[in-house]
Amino acid sequence: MAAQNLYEELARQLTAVGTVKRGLARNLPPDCPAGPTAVLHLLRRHGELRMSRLAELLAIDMSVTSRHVAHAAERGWIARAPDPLDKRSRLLRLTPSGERLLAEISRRYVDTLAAALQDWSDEEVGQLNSLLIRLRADFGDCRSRGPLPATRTAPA
Amino acid sequence: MAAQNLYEELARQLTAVGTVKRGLARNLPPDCPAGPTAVLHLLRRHGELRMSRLAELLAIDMSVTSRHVAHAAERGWIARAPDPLDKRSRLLRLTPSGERLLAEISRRYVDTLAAALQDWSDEEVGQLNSLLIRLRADFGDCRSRGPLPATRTAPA
DNA sequence: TATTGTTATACTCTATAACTATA
DNA sequence: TATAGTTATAGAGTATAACAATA
Repeated sequence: MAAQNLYEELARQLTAVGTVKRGLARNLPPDCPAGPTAVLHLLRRHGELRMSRLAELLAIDMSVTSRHVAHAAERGWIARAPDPLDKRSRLLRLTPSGERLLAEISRRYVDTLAAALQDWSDEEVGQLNSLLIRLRADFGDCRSRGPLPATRTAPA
Repeated sequence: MAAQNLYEELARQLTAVGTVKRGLARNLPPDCPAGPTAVLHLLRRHGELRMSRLAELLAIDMSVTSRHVAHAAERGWIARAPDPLDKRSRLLRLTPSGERLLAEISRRYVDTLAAALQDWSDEEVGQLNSLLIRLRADFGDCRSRGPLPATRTAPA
């Protein structure tokens, strides 16, 4: 349990990360904004997925996920095959065209970050990754457990 | 200079931070969205500011800053005094009402983060803060120096 | 009746461009 | 002429609610 000013600073820094995200997004192909890009990224990492699982991994509402997927599918980057186990669902996967696009996007991401973070060691980048992963995990747990479970700070 | 997969992971994690930001924003007063909140936060930290300097600190366009400031000023959280040195500018500062609102918002931020990050030590939160600050600084430097300055990776 | 996914609507954040007032 | 700031417009991301098809 950290000091109050550390939390305030963290809240500020988290909102300020948007600057970096916008900087990265500026390098994306004009046809493929950040939302659909994240979809491609997760399909490469996890293989075939259903909408509901993809939305869960993105941590955004399925309605939003549906639009990102539609955007990518209209351009041939994603294929939607019928799910033999449930006719309501479709199984999403990257097409070769989608794989090529994602490779190009990854290359641009890496170039941009490599240029910006010249002075960072592997260990430092890995440390930031680990902390961000843990942040998301703990924050997600907190939300799924409900607001303010009052575990230690006795409310009265 | 870190390995490629570390950069790809960082890009993914940065886009995914939005989940946490949205979680924090859900606890804001309905009248005060995240944009104006950041304005209040920076005015408390830096004291009296001009629009241009505030936009610089927020790292967003002045037109956007202007709208956030107008939102806060309309509700009495910010006062805009004429700048004696330049009649085009106004000096922005928190009002007592704005200070009270920000104190309440900070309290909610801290409560939420304290609940989510129960297992984090002071040092770990501080480490994440430091890395995020450094990330923004290096990324901003990179952008202000122009794209791909080619300092070490000789292009040909 | 419950669940998967889509679509319609609305809100927030941001950038670009046009504009006003002052330097 | 250049700069500080405002406003209009447009684009991206998200959430909620209503809906269709299937379990």
